[in-house]
Amino acid sequence: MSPTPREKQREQTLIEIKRLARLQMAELGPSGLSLNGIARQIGLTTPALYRYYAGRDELITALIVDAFTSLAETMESADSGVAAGDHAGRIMAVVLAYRAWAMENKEDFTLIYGTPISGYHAPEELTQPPARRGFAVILGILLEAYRGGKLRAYPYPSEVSLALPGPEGNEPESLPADVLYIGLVGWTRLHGMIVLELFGHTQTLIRSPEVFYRNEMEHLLRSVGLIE
Amino acid sequence: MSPTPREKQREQTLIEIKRLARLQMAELGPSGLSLNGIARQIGLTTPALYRYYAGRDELITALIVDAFTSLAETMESADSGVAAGDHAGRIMAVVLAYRAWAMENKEDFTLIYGTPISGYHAPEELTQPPARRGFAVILGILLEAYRGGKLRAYPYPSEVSLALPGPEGNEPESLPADVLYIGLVGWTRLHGMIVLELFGHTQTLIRSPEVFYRNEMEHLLRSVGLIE
DNA sequence: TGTACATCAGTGAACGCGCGTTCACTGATGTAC
DNA sequence: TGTACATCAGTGAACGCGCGTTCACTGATGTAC
Repeated sequence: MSPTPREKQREQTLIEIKRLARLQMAELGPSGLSLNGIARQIGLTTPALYRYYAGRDELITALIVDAFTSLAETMESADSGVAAGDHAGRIMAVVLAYRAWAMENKEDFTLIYGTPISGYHAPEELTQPPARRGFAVILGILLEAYRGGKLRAYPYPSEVSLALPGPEGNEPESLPADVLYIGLVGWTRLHGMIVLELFGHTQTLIRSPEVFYRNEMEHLLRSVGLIE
Repeated sequence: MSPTPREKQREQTLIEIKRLARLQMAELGPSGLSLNGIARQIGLTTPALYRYYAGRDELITALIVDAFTSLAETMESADSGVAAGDHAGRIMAVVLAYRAWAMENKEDFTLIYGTPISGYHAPEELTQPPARRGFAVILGILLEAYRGGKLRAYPYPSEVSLALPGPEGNEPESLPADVLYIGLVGWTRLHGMIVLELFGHTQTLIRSPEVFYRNEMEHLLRSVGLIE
């Protein structure tokens, strides 16, 4: 049952392929990802990669899953570093970790949240769960605050129709709409700041993007009663 | 001084090239833009396009300038349709037009705000002015409200360092930091919602994105005293 | 108004490069007896 | 422990396709006299 040398080697090559794929994305962007390029760098012929992935699309899927997972783990780890009762502190830690991850893993962030790669369609059953996992961290904290009566409702009209994710996802089961709404508001806000910064649209306007980001997030926490 | 037939023809071909380029982007994404593809569709050989653009990059730049200009004009026209004194109404009209433009011109929006095209670097002296022009619409309205004493300051720490664009841009001269800050907050918020929606990340969660969007924008206007 | 010359849109061939995927194969590693 | 066979990572050649850019050229349109 212990892994044979061949199995170990295979495992290592799989990791090496993804490592070089990420490296290539960093240089040429996600659309610059090519099997030929990876093979060249790894010192194999291109057809050899077909022993590891059925094709380019399967490799992209693997990279996307890895990226979402890495982001989610970063968020979870940031959350676990703050006292459980300090909801505002936990959320701040998580969203700051989110931003830091995006800045440090530009390619990965671009891969999952940038322009979709044309000709590639992600298989949702594989990418959805790790994608939701990160969001679930924030929803989980909000839910705890909500149950403790510490979350002030954010106003929204009854016409807003949200899809409440069932317990089959990573989200806590039976999520109140108020909690999901606040989660979505926070997510769209942080996403806007990060994307504009990452793609260079605000660099001439905002000289201290992290302070700006932090203030926006604190503002939101204040408006739902988690600060002050 | 009147245009010769040849000049008219040239003008039409220039327009036709950009039209087909946009069509191609709609199908294959911005990275799928190719001179060969355009030439094929227009019924010319590829080298013929060099009579019109010095190369692929110059064409991309032209498309980017067109996109920013089209967005700015849409915003300006939305603004002019509301009574000048109704600052909240004007801003709502402008941001709703912004979102509608993004949804109706997905390719153009992706081109200017999506993942930067690898290997291409936009000449800022050409793209910056039309990019700022749209933002200036919102800043202009905010400035009027500010001068009329109707804009409540949005709280932010003194450490935030904003670059106040000088009068050489399209921005109104000597913009108060409070106005710019609110403008930036609004921009990052609307951008987050639009990007997430456009790239399909919220479609399973938010079933009525426009209502959500409108509510977020109204919430902001309320928090700076322009509504209620 | 008619002719001579200049302009310039567009061609066709070529260059050198990239890509993903298939296929029959070699040869080393692993397994069963 | 040694041999016979099965597995499977990796090769090399080929297929058919894409791309941007250059160059010498043709032939129609426009201009000067």
